Amino acid sequence: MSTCDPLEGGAALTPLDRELYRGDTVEVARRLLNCLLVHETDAGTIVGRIAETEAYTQDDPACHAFRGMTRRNSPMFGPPGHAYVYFTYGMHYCFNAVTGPEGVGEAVLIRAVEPIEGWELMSRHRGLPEEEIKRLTASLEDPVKRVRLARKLCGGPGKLCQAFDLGGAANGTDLTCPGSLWIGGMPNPEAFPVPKICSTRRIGIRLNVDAPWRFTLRDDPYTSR
DNA sequence: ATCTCGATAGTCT
DNA sequence: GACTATCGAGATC
Repeated sequence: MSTCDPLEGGAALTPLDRELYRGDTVEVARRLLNCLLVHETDAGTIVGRIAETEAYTQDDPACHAFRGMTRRNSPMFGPPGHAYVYFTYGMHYCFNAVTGPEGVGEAVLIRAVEPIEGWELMSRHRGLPEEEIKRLTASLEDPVKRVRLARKLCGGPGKLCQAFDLGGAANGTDLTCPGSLWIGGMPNPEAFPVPKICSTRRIGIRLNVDAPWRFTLRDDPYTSR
């Protein structure tokens, strides 16, 4: 079990306010931990608790926006609170939340989530055989099996995009509007103890490798790598 | 558990 | 033409 059940109490979940995204990008990356990523699709709703983030600021050589605006990175320069979904390595998508004021090219990469709702749908999107899906989703009571499947489904930026069915079509989505793709805060943040936030070096980059702008929660197993 | 390696295509130089 | 904010399979320990 996670340290706190984000959906406990069934309180209405509402999107985070755009003003939150407008703030300091490193601060937003910390703030997005434990928030809920929601994708309402025709086939059903998918929800994940954000377990791992990375901050990319405009003055950072590892940031796509470091050399200015291009057609690809233009969403980063748009208003905060929108999605920046890009394609990389010829096969993967990565999902970011645009941060900072309009005109500043910054974003937070979502690297891993803990599946909360829509396990079956995620498994299907990830290409697991139907029989295996039945077997695995039937044994989620077992904490070990639960974590194992969680990391298989959403334990990495490319994996979670596939599980959530996020591709080019999701690029530019306003994350503050419920109905399709959005990020919700904890129904009642004050009711839960906030675990300690850990910061480490970011993963999979070559430039500015020493900046400690990858964030996780202490003792949270639902992370990548 | 930890590693190497290949696949694959959009973007920028 | 070179590079990538990656993943999974297969090898090896």
